[in-house]
Amino acid sequence: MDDVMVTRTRALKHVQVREYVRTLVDGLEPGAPAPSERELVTRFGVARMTVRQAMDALVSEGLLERMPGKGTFVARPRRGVQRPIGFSEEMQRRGLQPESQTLLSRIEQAGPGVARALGITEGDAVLHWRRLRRADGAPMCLQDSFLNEVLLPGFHQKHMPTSLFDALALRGLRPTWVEDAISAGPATADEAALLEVEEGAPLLRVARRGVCGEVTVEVSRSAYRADRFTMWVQLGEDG
Amino acid sequence: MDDVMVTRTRALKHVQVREYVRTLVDGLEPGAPAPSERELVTRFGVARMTVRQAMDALVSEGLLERMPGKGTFVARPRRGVQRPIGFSEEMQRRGLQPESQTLLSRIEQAGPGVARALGITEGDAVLHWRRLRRADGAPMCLQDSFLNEVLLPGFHQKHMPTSLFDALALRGLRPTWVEDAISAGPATADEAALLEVEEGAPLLRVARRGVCGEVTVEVSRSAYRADRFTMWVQLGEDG
DNA sequence: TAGTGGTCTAGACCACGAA
DNA sequence: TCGTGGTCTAGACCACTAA
Repeated sequence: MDDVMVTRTRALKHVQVREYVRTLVDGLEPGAPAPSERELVTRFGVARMTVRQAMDALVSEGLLERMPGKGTFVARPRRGVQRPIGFSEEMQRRGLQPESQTLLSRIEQAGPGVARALGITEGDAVLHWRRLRRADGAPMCLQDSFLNEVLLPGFHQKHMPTSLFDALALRGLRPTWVEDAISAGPATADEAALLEVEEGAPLLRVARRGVCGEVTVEVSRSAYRADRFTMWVQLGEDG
Repeated sequence: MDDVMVTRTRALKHVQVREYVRTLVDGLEPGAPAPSERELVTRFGVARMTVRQAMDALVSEGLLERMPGKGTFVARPRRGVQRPIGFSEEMQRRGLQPESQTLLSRIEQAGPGVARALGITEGDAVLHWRRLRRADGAPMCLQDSFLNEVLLPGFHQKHMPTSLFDALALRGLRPTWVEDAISAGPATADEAALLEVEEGAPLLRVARRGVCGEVTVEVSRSAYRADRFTMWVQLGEDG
């Protein structure tokens, strides 16, 4: 019992140093000097290796930058990796109110394309969820989502308010990595009717595979009204 | 002189250990055990901190995985960050032969949109390069590239065989980070004629800003034939 | 010359996992 | 119980930078 408390509450020294430096440096301009390693050694009464461990963490997370012979300084913020988001968050970022109208929600047998994308066998149970997605009340996107039923028992019983990503997050299955195939094409008659455009109007089509850990959680096909939606992607690191 | 030689050729111990482990582990299945830290200590006759420094590097590059109390093991390969590529490499990856027909290549005064994207002042000199890009001889894309003339003196004199990214790489200005705005829309009459499609046919439009270090090197507007081109993007980390 | 980060040693104790 | 990685010490010498 005591052990647990001690273990849980003991502040590791390198963590203490790390967080001290983090708060010191928070809000400073890039190029501002951080305390030197030996200064931290005397301040915390700790070995230099311990300080280096703390600083290593801050350097590798991109907060600090080492300049041999000169010192350690606040690094300029680096462009990070784009975190995958779903329709709801995408719209909220644009200041639009996402809405969702469920057109279909049922268990189906996976077809060949969906089965391959989900990494399951053709005919396995999948939850197929088709929604007309609006932004500020205007039709924006027609979206078919396919989920591996085995991973999400009872999932389709729940009422989904808006965000599939939020619902997956509650089960610890929010995709951390997605692969999109983006194309363009004319609207079919059905799509045109639902999205309230002319048949043949250009649509932006996105086929997505959403992966969490080692498993593909979601496969979706979305058709966006091209006159209302532009997709933003950032690729690469640093900058 | 001697110092230089010594400095250049001395193999740092942690590097020796790191590379030894890397070759040991190369090609092994994920989950295979790496040598223990104390084993490496005795093998190389170095301190444990030195071994840890070596292993830290391999862990943070995603090659190894530590399991406290168990050991260190080969990590499953993680999905990395997508490196930005240009049209030429994009086509080569698909097994297609990229070709380029320059329609226009001249110095212009930057318009408001291009100036803002390049981070320069309206009216500053930019190199405008308009190309019809083919894959295996078939029209694929109409591309306008705008380059900051100040960054690339004499650049437009050179004959560009195909790849702008390769040419920029030679000057150390290959974009390491890009931002794309992807939309769809109907082909104008001019676009239709060049791309050999009907007027109004759906095109996939990509507005790109290519950044290297702290500067925006390139801004481009591309219009792809939607019947021939699908764009692939991967977002997020790990998997 | 003094201060900085980079590297390295030869130990130590701890919590955890497997046998 | 024994081996593992996690943490930590109290020093050391080096190359580099700036005054």
